[in-house]
Amino acid sequence: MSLARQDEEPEAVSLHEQTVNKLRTVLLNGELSDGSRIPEAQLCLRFGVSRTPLREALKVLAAEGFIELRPNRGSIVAPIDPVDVAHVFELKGAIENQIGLLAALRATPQDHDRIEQVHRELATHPDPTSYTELNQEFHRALATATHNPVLVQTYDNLQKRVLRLRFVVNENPVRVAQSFDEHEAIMVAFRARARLDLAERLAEHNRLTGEAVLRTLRGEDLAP
Amino acid sequence: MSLARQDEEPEAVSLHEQTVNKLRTVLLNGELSDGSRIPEAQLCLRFGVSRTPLREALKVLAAEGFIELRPNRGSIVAPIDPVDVAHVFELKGAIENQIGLLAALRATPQDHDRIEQVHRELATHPDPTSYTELNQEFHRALATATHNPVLVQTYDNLQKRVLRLRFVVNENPVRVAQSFDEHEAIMVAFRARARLDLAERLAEHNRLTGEAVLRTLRGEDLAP
DNA sequence: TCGGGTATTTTTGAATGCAAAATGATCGCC
DNA sequence: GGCGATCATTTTGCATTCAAAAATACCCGA
Repeated sequence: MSLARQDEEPEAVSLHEQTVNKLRTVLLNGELSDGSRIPEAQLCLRFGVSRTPLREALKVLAAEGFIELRPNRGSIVAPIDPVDVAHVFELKGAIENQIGLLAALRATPQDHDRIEQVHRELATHPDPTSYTELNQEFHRALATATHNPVLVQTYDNLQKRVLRLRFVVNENPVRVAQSFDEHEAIMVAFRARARLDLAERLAEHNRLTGEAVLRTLRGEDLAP
Repeated sequence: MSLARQDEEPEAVSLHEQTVNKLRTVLLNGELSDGSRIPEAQLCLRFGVSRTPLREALKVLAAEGFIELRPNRGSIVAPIDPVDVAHVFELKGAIENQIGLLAALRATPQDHDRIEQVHRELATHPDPTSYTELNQEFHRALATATHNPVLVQTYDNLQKRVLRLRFVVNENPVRVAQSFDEHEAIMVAFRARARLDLAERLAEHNRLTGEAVLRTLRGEDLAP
C-alpha cells in the first residue's frame, strides 16, 4: 500500500458534481421561473455535458427539493409555495434555537474570531448582494460553531431552500437595518456565552426574517 | 388542456426511483458492511437494471448520506461513525422538541386516532422487527401531526440515518420495555395537549434512545 | 526472494443510441 | 367553425458502448 495519500486532494470533482453545483446556482439565482420545464437539452449545451451527468444532477437536486421529477413528463423547477416557506422557517426556528444553545458552549476562539469578522464585514456592506451573502455566512459560521456537522448540513439544506427569496427581502433597507440590529443583539449574547439568550435571539431573528419574507411573497409592504 | 387529471395516480414509478428504494432497503438491512465497496455490476444483476439507473440511485443515496462517492475509485457504504450518530441524535432532539410543541396544538382527531392505534399495536408486538417498524411509525405519526411537511421530511431523513442501528437496540428487552414506558408518558402528555411536557418527554426519549444506541455501538452492556 | 516497474484486466465515468411515452400538429368529422 | 382522433415530432428513460482511470497480475533484475 502506498504511503503518501492523505495530502493528495480528492478534488478531482466528477462532472456530475460540477453539474449539480452549476445547476443549483442557476436555480438559486432564479434564472428559471418556478414551475417551468427544465430544458434538458438546452442545459446540456450550456454546461457542455451530455445528458447522463445532467440527469444524474437532476436526480440529486430533486432529492434536495429544488426540482420536481415527473416520470415521463419532464422535470420542473419546484414551485415556491408560501406555505412551504413558512414551514421551512418554522423548522429552522427549532434548529436556530439549538444552534444558540450549542454554539454558546462550544465555540472555539477561532469560531469567535470568524464570527466577529463576518459581523464587522456585514456592517460595511449594505448592498443587497453582499449583504445576502455575508448574512448567509454569518449564520453558517454560528452553525459551524456547534461543531455538529450533521446539524450544519441540515441547516444548510434548509437555508438553500429559501435562499432564492432572500435577496428580495435584503433589497429593503428597513429590514436590512433591523436585521443588523438583531445581529448585534445576537453578538452580545454570543460574546457573553449566554446560551438561553443566544438561542432565543436566534430563534426570534429567524421568525422575523421569515415574516418579512412571507410579507414580500404576499406582495405586502415590508415595513412592519 | 384536459380536465380529468387530478385523479390519475402519479404512481408510474421510474426505474431509478425503484432502485433508490431497493438499494436503500439493502443498506438499511445492513447487508453490505460499512466501508465496503459497492458492487455496481452485482447490484445491476440483482435488481435487473442497467448501470444508468443504478448510478443515478447511487448519486441520490450519496446525497442522503448513505453512500460515499469517491471519484474514479468507486462508492462505499458510508461508515457509521459513532460521533456522527451522536450528532444525529443531538439534532433530532431539537426537532423532537419542536414536534412536541406543534403536535400538541395541531393534531387533528384523525392524528390522535392514528397515534393511539400505533401505540396500542406497539404494546402487542414486542418482537424486535415489528417493534422497530412500529416505533418508527409511532414517531413518524407524531411528526406528521405537526402538519409541517418540511419538518416531516427532514425528520425522516435523520431517522433513516440511524435506522440501521435501531434493530440492534430493539433486540434488548430491557430497553424495549423502558422505551415503551417513555411512550406511555408521551401519550399522557399528548392526550392532554400539554405542549411543553410533550416536547420535553419527546426530547428526553430521544436522548435516552441515543444513549442506548451509542452504548451498543461501543459494545457496552445496555443496562443503564 | 523481494522490489519496482510495466502490462493486463477490471471498474468507473460519460456519450451515444434506441425504444417508449408525451407533446403538438394536421386532418377529418360533426 | 368547433371538436376529436390520428399521425409526426419531440422528449424522456434506459441500455449499450467507449475511453480513461484504477486495481491487479506479471515480469524482470537485483
